[in-house]
Amino acid sequence: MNIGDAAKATGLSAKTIRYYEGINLVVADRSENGYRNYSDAHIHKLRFVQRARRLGFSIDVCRALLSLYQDRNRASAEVKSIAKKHLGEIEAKIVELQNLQQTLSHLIDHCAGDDRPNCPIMDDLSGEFHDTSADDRKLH
Amino acid sequence: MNIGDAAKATGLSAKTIRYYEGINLVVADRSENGYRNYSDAHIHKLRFVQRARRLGFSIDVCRALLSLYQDRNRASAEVKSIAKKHLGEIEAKIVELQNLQQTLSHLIDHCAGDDRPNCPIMDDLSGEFHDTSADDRKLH
DNA sequence: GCTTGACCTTACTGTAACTAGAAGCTTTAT
DNA sequence: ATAAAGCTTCTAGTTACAGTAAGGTCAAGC
Repeated sequence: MNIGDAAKATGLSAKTIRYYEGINLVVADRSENGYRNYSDAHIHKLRFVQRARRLGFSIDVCRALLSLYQDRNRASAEVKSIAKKHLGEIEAKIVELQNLQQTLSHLIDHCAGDDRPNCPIMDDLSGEFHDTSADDRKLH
Repeated sequence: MNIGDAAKATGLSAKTIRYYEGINLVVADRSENGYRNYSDAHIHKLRFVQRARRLGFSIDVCRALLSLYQDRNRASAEVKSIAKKHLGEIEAKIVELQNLQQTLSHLIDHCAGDDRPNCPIMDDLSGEFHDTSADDRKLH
């Protein structure tokens, strides 16, 4: 199986597969003409990596998972621990983004969005706070 | 004001401030000895960028925001549109991460996490599905 | 005058995970 | 025979910096 077919079989691009070989993640055999040659076992590994990457695991973690995958004596506790750590990072990222979301949508809500220059978003960025968080109070 | 003081005044590192100058984002004056020299206006710009970056805007978008900031005739609609686009991207990322979170925590929940090799997380990555989504049904 | 230490300069490298492009083989199809 | 498709390696670009090296500048203390 040449790299093009491997790409089709795994959903990865040929470029990506070459890159994975470059970093010693999944190394193919070579045919006589120098072309990379992929066996079913290679394809299996590549698909494994593709799924792990889709779940957001870093390449380094994929490397560890791949080696656990090939370890008949692995403890599922080890896999679970890696996954849990990754889940924690994802959850932290979600919280971080949700904070940004709140701040941004608040600012957006209070921007007229017309042709005048006055803009609470700019005020916030420039450090002039107009305190829109209590804009329901009575002024004047 | 030298770069060290500018760093303290803005919360950015000197490295970052030099980088911003390198990409023509905020360019300082120079003293006779060749040191960068920051005025209040420079500090203000740097703080503007710092706040925008903290809100997750890319450097390129910061550049656009900075130029809008200095445009007395800007329309707040333009700022709002940039912010809205960014908010959309953040929200998309949140959804993506929440999907990962669901998948991962589901897999983690179904992994014994002991010293045996059997592991639904590995099964999922390798493409062997054991369908834990309906694991409350009676088997056997 | 000399040294020390803090601060500044430029320039180069490394990060993550690829993607794009160039120049040149090999294979396949016409 | 030739063109198209597919393969090879190599280099550079992406984002937003951080780390390090080698060296210039400045104020204080002896």
